Amino acid sequence: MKKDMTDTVASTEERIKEAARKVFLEKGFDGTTTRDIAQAAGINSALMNYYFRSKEKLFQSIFNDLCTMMFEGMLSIFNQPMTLKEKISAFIDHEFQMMRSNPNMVNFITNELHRNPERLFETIGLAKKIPESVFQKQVDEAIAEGLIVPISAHHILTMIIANSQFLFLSKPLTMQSNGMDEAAFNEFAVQHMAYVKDMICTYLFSPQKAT
Amino acid sequence: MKKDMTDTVASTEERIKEAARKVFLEKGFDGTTTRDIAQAAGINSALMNYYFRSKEKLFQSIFNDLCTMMFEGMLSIFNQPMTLKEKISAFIDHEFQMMRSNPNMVNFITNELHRNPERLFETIGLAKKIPESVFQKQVDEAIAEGLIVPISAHHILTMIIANSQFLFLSKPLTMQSNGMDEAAFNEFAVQHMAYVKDMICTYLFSPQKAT
DNA sequence: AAGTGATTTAATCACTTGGTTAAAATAATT
DNA sequence: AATTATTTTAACCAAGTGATTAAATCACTT
Repeated sequence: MKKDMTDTVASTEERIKEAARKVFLEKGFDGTTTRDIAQAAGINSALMNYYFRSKEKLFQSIFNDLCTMMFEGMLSIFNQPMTLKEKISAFIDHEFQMMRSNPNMVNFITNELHRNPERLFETIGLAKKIPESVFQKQVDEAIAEGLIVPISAHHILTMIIANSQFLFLSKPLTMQSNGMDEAAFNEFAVQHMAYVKDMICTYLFSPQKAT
Repeated sequence: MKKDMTDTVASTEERIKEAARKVFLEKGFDGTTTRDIAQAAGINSALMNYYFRSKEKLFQSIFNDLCTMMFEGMLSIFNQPMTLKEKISAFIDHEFQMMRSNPNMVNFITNELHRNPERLFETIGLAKKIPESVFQKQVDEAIAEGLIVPISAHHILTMIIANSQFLFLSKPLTMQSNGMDEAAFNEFAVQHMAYVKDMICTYLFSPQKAT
């Protein structure tokens, strides 16, 4: 039987997974050794193979969780009952918060996906639901009504994600080349996201461009 | 003495470096073994350590080259005699071309910098020249003249780079979740960069916002 | 208290890693 | 041709890699 799950101490399996997520997010798959994970979890290195059959399996499990979290976060916003403008604004805020509480997630996913694109296989279904969301329909309607510039939802999405996520991807470079500390970067980030939101909304809803 | 450098066959040192760049860009530092590089260069693995003292040294040499190329590319645009609007447009085009001819450079730099920020040490000087470029002055002037929205050059830069570079960073994800092939992605990218250029210019030079 | 199956451990395996060495092959200089 | 310097190689090393094993320990039932 499993240990008591209601205890303050999480189950061993969960403890391993948490430790592994932390290490993988920091060092990536190639940079992580099974002994790193074992040490971080405070367990014997053989235990990792007892619960998850291999480093690869453990990694995939964590990778899937992160992708699922990311995609579901997006979908939950896209399917909420809001006006298009509210939704875009909410989405930018959501992305910003997401990146703040998980600063190296994007770099992790991007890089691992670059190294091995097949890793998306198990969560690709979720990703494909995004184009079918209510958001897509709202964009098409708004274009038809002449409310916004004619542009596909895919391009809008890419713009929003690019501006929110890249800000955190380039965090190490920005901080170093501008001599920023955490606080300074944070201030810059908050300011930047305000500009981004303003820019995207201004552009999409500009009356002179929309027919 | 070195072998004949004017030969059609590059010097061994150069051949190693080329092969190493290719492998490093694809697999990253951690994912690359010295034997990978040796095989790609068609040499014995000991030869790598003969020319470059270690994997780390070889890597750093390549990493510095790439960073230098990137920063100098930016600087050359920023210091050209152009109007601000022309410059922004040219910069976006430049970034786009850069990413097209070197699709995984950004992911590489971003990721390696995340793993080990000190890697920027040798080229940080170049990066710091960007805020001192003519571009910065032009932005400040344009704001003073009420030509553009009051915004720092740093934010403008981040916007441009984010939108161009992230497009290619997310290439694997975009292609997979939308079932695109190379041609389809290319078409999407061209279209997207047109939108981005339009959006950024529209926003910055919007008359109703600029005082 | 003994038995049962799930959990955890130390020890170890086969293999890969980055790096070294000493000697052989090649080129340059005398 | 003899000598010296440079380039290349095969063989090897110590450390680290992911994974397995068999024995020990634990929680629980009887």
